[in-house]
Amino acid sequence: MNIGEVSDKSDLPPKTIRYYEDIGLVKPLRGPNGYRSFRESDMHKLAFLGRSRALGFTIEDCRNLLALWDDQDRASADVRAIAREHLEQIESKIADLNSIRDTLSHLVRECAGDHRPDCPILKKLGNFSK
Amino acid sequence: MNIGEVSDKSDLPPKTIRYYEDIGLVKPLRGPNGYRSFRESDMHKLAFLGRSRALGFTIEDCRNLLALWDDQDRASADVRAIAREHLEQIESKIADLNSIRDTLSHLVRECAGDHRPDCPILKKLGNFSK
DNA sequence: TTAGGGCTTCCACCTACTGGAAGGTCAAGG
DNA sequence: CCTTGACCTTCCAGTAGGTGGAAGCCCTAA
Repeated sequence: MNIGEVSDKSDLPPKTIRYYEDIGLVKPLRGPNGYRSFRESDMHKLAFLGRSRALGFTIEDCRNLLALWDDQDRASADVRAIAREHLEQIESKIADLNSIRDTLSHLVRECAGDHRPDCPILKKLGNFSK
Repeated sequence: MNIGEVSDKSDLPPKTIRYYEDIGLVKPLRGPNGYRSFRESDMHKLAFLGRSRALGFTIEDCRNLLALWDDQDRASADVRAIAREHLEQIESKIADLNSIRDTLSHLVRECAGDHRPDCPILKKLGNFSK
């Protein structure tokens, strides 16, 4: 399979696939013309990467998950540890964003949003009347 | 004021303050020794930047907000538009993260997390039994 | 044979900083 | 006067995770 076909099937841009090869996540073969030649297993890895990244795992997480995926003897606890830690980070991020959203939506509600120059949003950001 | 004092007061690292000067967000004076010399107004701008960034506004948002802050005649609607758009992005991000969290916590709950190799997390990421 | 599309590499750019090296400046203590 | 150490300066490089573009092969069909 050439990169274009893999790109279509895995729903990853060719640039990204090349990048993943650069950083050693996939190792496609090469044809005599220098083109990358992807096996089914490469395809599966790329699809795996696409799903992992969509779940917000970092590249390093993905690298570890892939290694565990390749390892028939790994304990599921290892995978679970990565996922749990990631889950905690996500929950903390959600909490941060919720707090930001509350502040921001409060400010937006308070702001008249008309032609007058008075604006509570800027007042709050400046934290003193101007 | 030297950069150290401003750093303490604004709670921004010196590196970040220099960076903000680099990209034109603040324009401190210079003393005869080449040291940056910050006025009160620079301090206020930096504090404004710190709070805006903490609310997740991008640097470009901050640049626009600062310009509006400096402009006595701006309409509050302009500020509100920036804040509203940012708010929408945050809400969309929260929705994404919530969905990711649901998927992930489901997977983590399903995973035995023991010494056995069977792992539903990897199965789901690979999307086929292996 | 030529036109097009696909493939290759390489280099630069993005956001928002951060780390570190090499060196100038300043105030206090000996 | 000299040293020490904190503080300041600039500049270069690197982070994550790609993306955009240029220059140049390769392959197929008309």
